Amino acid sequence: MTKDISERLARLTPEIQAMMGVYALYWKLEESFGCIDTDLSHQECHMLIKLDQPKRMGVLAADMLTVPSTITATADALEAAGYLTRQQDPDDRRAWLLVLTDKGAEARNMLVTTAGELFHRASGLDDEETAQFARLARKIRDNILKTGIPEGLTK
Amino acid sequence: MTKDISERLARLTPEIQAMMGVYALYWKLEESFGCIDTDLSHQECHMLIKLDQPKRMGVLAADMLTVPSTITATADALEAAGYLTRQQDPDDRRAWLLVLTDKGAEARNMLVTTAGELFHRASGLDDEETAQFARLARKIRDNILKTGIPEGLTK
DNA sequence: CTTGAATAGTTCGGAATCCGAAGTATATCA
DNA sequence: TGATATACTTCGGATTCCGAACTATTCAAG
Repeated sequence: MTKDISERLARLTPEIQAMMGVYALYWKLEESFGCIDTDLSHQECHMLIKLDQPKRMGVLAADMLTVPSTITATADALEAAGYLTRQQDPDDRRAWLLVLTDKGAEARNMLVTTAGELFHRASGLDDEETAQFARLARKIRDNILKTGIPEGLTK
Repeated sequence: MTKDISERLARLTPEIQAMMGVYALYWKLEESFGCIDTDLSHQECHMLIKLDQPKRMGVLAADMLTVPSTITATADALEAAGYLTRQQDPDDRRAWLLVLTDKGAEARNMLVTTAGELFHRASGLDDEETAQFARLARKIRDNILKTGIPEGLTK
């Protein structure tokens, strides 16, 4: 049965095959995420992973392809749980920098490591294929962030 | 600034780079989907695209990595809007086959074509890279569908 | 310096989505 | 014949997410 699906898929355009793979991987990864860290929601995990260094909330919103109001809610939750703090940006008192606490940095390390394993298991790719996929994925992401956000916000 | 992001990303593991690319692409595609077809929700689009031929709802659920109750709601909406009909599976009277109407098939063709263009624009990949990405994506999807659904349902 | 417009983030209300548990009908097996 | 498993549905609730209106600050023009 899986073979049937695969064969039918092979008749579709490369773009659609790519999309279906992306959707399957996204859904699978989201499902896997739900199984590891009890007290963090998915968005909270995503935000932690993105916070490799202090970032302004607007930058983070652009980075996560979402709107500021969504960032606020997630940052509130992470701050309340002690994973990060808000610090005023010295360059612009309207803006806040989100800075990981020690607890936050530790959680982020765990997440990055675990997420890597999840990807490995979910994708089933070997190291060479993973590297190849990563190269293309990086290129895609660069393109999206560059051309990305449709109205305004582009800065 | 985009360059900074890209450079930091390059220091991450290939797996995380791959994940971030997948997430960015998924979010971007979802956003793009919202701009094309006014009277179809995202899930309805996904389901139409999957219905390249009549399928049982359970098969469709596995195919979309979700649970049957979610399929019911989406199928209800598509049926009410005249895109598909439910037909009893002659082999098993408990099961329903979802069959596209002419309107549904037409909508599906439009969607598949448009989605291809969306992928092309969002990813920014050329034909060769797209083919390469599609090959890996197909492999990933096969792996997920094979090992995929965690408890039961695996059949 | 003052005023007006733009920007950073917040609040709030509502829409959409999706899952899990319980229920109905049918199939399968002992 | 009866017990168990399967296919789908219904329903209730939790989560997520966006857009509009709002506050505080910055920036530009005069």
